[in-house]
Parts: sequence; C-alpha cells; structure tokens
Amino acid sequence: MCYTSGMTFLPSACPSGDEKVQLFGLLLETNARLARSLGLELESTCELPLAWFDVLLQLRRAPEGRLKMNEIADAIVHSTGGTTRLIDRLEGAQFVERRNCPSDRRAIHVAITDQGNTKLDEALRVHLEYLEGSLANRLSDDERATLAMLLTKLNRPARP
Amino acid sequence: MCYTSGMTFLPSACPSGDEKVQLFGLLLETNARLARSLGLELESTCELPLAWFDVLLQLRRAPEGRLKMNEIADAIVHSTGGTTRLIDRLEGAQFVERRNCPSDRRAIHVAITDQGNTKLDEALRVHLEYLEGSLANRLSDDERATLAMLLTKLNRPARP
DNA sequence: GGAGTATAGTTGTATATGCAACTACTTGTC
DNA sequence: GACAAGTAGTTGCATATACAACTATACTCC
Repeated sequence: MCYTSGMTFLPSACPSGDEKVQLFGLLLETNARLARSLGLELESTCELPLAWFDVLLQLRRAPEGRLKMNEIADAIVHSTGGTTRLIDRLEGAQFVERRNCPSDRRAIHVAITDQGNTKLDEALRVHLEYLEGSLANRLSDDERATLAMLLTKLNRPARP
Repeated sequence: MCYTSGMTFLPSACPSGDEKVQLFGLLLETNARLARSLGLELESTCELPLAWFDVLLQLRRAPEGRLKMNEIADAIVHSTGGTTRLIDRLEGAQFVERRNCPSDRRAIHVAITDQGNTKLDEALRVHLEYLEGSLANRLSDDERATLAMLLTKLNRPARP
C-alpha cells in the first residue's frame, strides 16, 4: 500500500502506508471533521462552544448531576488547569456552579444549573438533528452498534 | 438508557442517553485520549508535535511529495490561517520548504525536506511501536479492518 | 501525633489555533 | 480585453489550552 511516487524512499523508511498508521490517521481525521462541523453547528445555532456542551452533557450523565473538577477533566480529556478555566467560563455564564465538597475540603463539586439544563436541552435538540445527518444517514443500526463496540475496546485504559 | 438519578428531569428533555449521542461522545473521547497519548509520546521521544507529524505524514503520502497550503489545511482539518503558521514553524525547523507553484502564482507548494524525512522516519518508528500497544493489542486484524471501513463511511463529505 | 508524601484545584506564562479582514492572483463574462 | 467574482494565502487579534509551579488539604507510617 506504500505509495510509489516519483520520489525515492528507502524501502525500510516508508511505513506511512502501514495499515495501522492509516487506521489511526483515519480516526483522527474523522473525529476532527465531525467535531468541527458539530462545533460550528452548536456555536451558530445555540452560541454554545463544543467544550461547554461536552461539560454539560457529562454533568447530566453523572449520577448526582455533579462531578468533581478532576472527574470532569478526565471525562472531557483536558488538563486540570484547562478545566479550571473552562469551568470558570461556564460558571460565569451561570450554566454550572461550584459547591464545596463536604467530605474533602480540597475538592469542588461542579453542578449543572437550571439555566445549564435549559441550554443543554436546546443544544441536544440541535445535536440530535446533526446526528441524523452525520451518523444515521451513513451507518445502519448494526454498523453503529459495531462501531460503538470497537471504540469501547479501543478506549480502555492501557494495561499497567 | 436514560440515567434515573435523584434529579427530576422532564422526560422529553433527557436524550443524553440516546444511542447516537453516546456513540458520538465515545468517538470524541476515544480520539482525544489516543491523540493525547500519542502526542505526549512523540513529543517526549522525538520532540515532534503531533500536528507537525501529521503534516509530514500527509506530505509523504502525497503523490509528488508536496501539497498546496489549502490541501494541507483540508487534510489536517485546520483553518487556512492556522495552517499558514503551522507551516511557518515547520519551515523554521527546516522540515518543509515553500516553493512557488509554476501554474498558479497565488499558490504555494509545500515540500518535505531531507531533514523532514529523517525526522518523520524517526517519528514513524515511535508511532508504530505506539500503535502496537494502542491498536494491535486491543483489536484483531478483522476488527481493525471493520473499524477502518466504518470510519471511512463516516468520513465521507456530506451530501450536497 | 507529627513528618513526609500524595492529591485537588488554581494561577502564571507560553503557545497554538480560529475567524475575519486583507492582498494578490485567476477565471469567467460581456 | 476589462470588469466582476472567485480563490490562495497571510496577518491582526482574540481566545482556549497545556505545562509547571504553587497552595491547601488529606493520607500514611513510624
């Protein structure tokens, strides 16, 4: 599968066509395109950045409707420093609020507010419509289930 | 699949557990984790940012070993402005060079240099090792082929 | 129960990126 | 062949994020 262009490559130095490299690149590219188009959609229709949407969604899914800072950072795959400022902005917009954690005075509970829930509902409506065009149109129910299974396997933390 | 927590949600306002929403979130999360760990790996062992690696890989794959600015921007899913500066940095490190395009004086050809090729080979070795741990360990050959097929379907540009 | 270590979160600083405005060139139309 | 519209790339500016250093609190082990 190695492209044989006019250029001269050392044979051993050309694994750019390796099947795994291709697959990994495809994953990055697919993700980047989908994230970008969804981000533009949410931003233009709801004025909600994708990262904010992601936080609100994680909070709604959380058992008690709240998460600690480091749980959010892990869930959305940001640094803790970046998460602090992201939550600052969300709190400034009154979509979430910080609360003290009674059992650990270092920790902070971040909870979604009513305004946050309202905005999230609005965004989810947009998101669902978007998904019809980007997922449902392109993959069958079975294919989506398979994809979910494969991604779940891929997403497991590395063995120790 | 909707979490029934202690909180009271309007039934219609809780599609956060929707199968497509879950799948999309899984895709974003998987991608973010893999990109982050690969980025750290490349940065620490090769001092090569992931975005630089991506550009060099696209250039090697290109039929003539070179691409125009807008082709790069599209391939790596960046804005053209962002790509200009990314290529500035890569050119500063002498991994790529800009050349005039003979047939269109607006356009720029970006070509990988010998130093860029050397660095890319180095990074690909790291990448291949990384992929053993992140892809090959978790998915069988068949599963990887299936995943590639599904992502390809997903990655097709939207219908007009 | 006190010293040392680990953990949760914040902040200073640097950097990478997007968007919109801009220049320069090309293409299409009359 | 000139003018309008479209396209390629760059730049000013704003912003989001990462990393590392820091503070405050919790845990562990003697």
